[in-house]
Amino acid sequence: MADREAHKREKKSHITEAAARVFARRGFFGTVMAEIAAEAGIGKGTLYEYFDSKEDLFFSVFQWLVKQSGTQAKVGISALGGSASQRLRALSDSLMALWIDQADFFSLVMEFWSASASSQMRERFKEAFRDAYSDFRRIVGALIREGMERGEFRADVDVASVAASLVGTWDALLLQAWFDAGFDSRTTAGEFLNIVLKGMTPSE
Amino acid sequence: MADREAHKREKKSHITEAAARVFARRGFFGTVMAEIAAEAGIGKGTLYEYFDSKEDLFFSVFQWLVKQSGTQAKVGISALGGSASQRLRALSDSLMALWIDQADFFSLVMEFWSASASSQMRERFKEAFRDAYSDFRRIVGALIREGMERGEFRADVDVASVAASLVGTWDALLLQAWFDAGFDSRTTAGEFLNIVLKGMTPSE
Amino acid sequence: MADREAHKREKKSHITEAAARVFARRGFFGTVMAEIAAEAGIGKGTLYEYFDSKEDLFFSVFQWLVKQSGTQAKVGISALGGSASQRLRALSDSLMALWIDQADFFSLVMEFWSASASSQMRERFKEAFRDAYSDFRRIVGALIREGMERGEFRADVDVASVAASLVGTWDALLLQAWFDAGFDSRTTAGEFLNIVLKGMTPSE
Amino acid sequence: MADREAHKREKKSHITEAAARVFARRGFFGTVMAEIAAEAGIGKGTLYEYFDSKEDLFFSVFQWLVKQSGTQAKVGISALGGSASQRLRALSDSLMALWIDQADFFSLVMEFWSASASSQMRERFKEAFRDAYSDFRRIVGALIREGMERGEFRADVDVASVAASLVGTWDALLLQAWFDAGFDSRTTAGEFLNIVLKGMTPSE
DNA sequence: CATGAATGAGGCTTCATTCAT
DNA sequence: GATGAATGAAGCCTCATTCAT
Repeated sequence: MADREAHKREKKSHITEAAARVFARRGFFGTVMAEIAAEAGIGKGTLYEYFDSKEDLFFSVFQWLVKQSGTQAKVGISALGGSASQRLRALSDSLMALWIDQADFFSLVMEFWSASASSQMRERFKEAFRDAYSDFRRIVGALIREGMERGEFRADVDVASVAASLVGTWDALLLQAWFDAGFDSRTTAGEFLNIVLKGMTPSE
Repeated sequence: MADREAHKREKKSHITEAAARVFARRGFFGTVMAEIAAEAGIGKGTLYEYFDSKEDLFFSVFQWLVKQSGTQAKVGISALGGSASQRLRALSDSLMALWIDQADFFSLVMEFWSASASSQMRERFKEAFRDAYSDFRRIVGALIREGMERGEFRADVDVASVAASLVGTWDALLLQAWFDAGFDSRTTAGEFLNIVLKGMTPSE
Repeated sequence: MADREAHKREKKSHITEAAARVFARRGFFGTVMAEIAAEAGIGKGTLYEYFDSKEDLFFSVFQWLVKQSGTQAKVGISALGGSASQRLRALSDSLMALWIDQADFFSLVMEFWSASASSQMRERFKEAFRDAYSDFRRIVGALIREGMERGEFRADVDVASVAASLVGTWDALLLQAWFDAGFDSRTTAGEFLNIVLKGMTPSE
Repeated sequence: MADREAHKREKKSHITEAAARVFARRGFFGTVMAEIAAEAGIGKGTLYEYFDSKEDLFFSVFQWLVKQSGTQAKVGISALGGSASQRLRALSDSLMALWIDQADFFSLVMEFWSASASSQMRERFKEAFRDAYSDFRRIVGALIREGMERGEFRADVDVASVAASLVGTWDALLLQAWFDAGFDSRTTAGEFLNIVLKGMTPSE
């Protein structure tokens, strides 16, 4: 019966990943449940054994993506020791590289933004996004604070503002890359981060 | 007959603005044509005298918003003379203030992002976004370059990167404010801009 | 615009009658909206211009049948002057004749009973039935009371009980006839009514 | 192996009674097989070991209720010796009392009526109802005939008509009570029966 | 024997769009 | 030009039934 449970969980995430692919290429409203079922290799009705509704499944995809991203962010940071600056650079680089790699899934993010803007799912998504961003800002904020404590950064830096802005910049550079295939978000982020780091460096 | 034309254009923009309000509160898929007609105070069939389809109307709203924003950005810059730094600060401030004011329309932006991510309208929107961002980056880039020429900023600053990043940061801070009513995007943007400006200042 | 209204009402009752025929032969759950539309000679979607839902339409059929029956009952009574006994006999006869004639619609009655027994529509139907029966008992009761006042019937007759029972008997004989094609509900009702009338006659 | 058989029969009736409760509260179409299984404390698939289909099970519930009612009617009659009148009164009373007691199951009767009116099961149910009513009329008829033979009732009474009508009256009074919680079907039936009995009494 | 996971046919309903007035 | 009644394609979801374990 522990088996039962494990098997169920496994199948749920199998379906979630199939759904992620379909939602990514068609958007929430463009997606038809039948296509998800086909993508997952199961019957249409089976979807409803695992999820209550299309929205439920969509939210599950959202959670899956948030979790993925969170994990990746942590990996990006911890991979490299060293100064706070170095680690911020590593984080920036790995995030950009990662998302450029799986650019297909970035369209999911836009779908989620949109879901948080209208429709019934609104509150559910807004709250989840609020939490996710809050987490991410905290992580970046901790990194900056660490740098302050080490004397890498000036003491009067407004940590929260910088954290929020950096997080935002990464988001938004990926967005610009989404619109423009020629846009190099990785380099852009790197160059910009240099400026920001310089801006936080203690004078002399 | 010039009258004819003018009248038609006027009515088109009347409908577009009505549609903007409805799309903003319901999202693209949540919106039904009947509600737009009601909001515009006309008959359902009349919509099709002015627009070919729902998507067409949606795109018209998009163009309307882009135009508005562009105008506002220009106003924000030109309003204040002075140093490049001051003007960047003024731009940042006026943009944030403006969008916070009309937060309702920010949901439209998210809808447009989503439209560019999936659906048939995809290419149309992507292209338009590409152009809009490109324009905006050019404006900000020009401002920075001006600062470089005046010696306000270091000569080795990568203009394109900073321009793209700043534009992105503004976007993304508004996004975070959308999720979190308590988030102060204006102050955050201001604080962050200080760091960035400091980072661009010639050493010594 | 009065025209508009009248036209709409007319079409609504056209649909209602088409629906009555379909519900009568298929039952509520056996009926498919598409068949009603076809029977009414309109498109499937048009049904929803006039009725909110399948249940709504079903209830409309119910009201239509109740109204019909009420009208017919009144006709049955008023057609013949004469003694209370004669008028009760006339009522009995005309009711039985009528319903035997349109036996198809008796299945509708059963559907309505069933609707009042379960499902969401339950309360709506129960209340309507309560009222309809109450009305009908009142009519029959008035007839009996008239007979008492004229001295045709004994003064100690429990009017309410007899009225309710007669109404019920008619119902139930039609029911038995529904099950058994050979069952002659009209004659049965007549014979039985004789007994009842005799039972109400003053001794001596 | 006789054991086998007995065990199977027992389980069948266990399921039938569980189904009766569920059908009574949800109606035929409102009932889902899963709920019956849950009510019976068995697995969904197991239902199909004992019944071919939902309709089959529904019919089994019908037969169970008919049998129950028949048994109860017989008990009602035989319980009391005495005159035919007394025994008719006893029957009336016990029937009303019984059904008022288990008013929940009256909704089943309405479901069965409805089933006989439409759907595929139609013929099956119609026939069974025909037989059940026929039986019941026979029982009541025999009682009346007995009264005639004893000289309690007039010789020219149309036995079949009275029997059918009385049976019908009981049905229909319960029906009215179903719609109207304040309706006292027992007293009503008693009062009415008095009239009928008086109507059948030999003059002088 | 018992089970419950899997299935897919099928129905209600929505809504963009058309077109006769 | 303006209108809104009419339409039918299309999709989410339910649930009786099956069948491998």
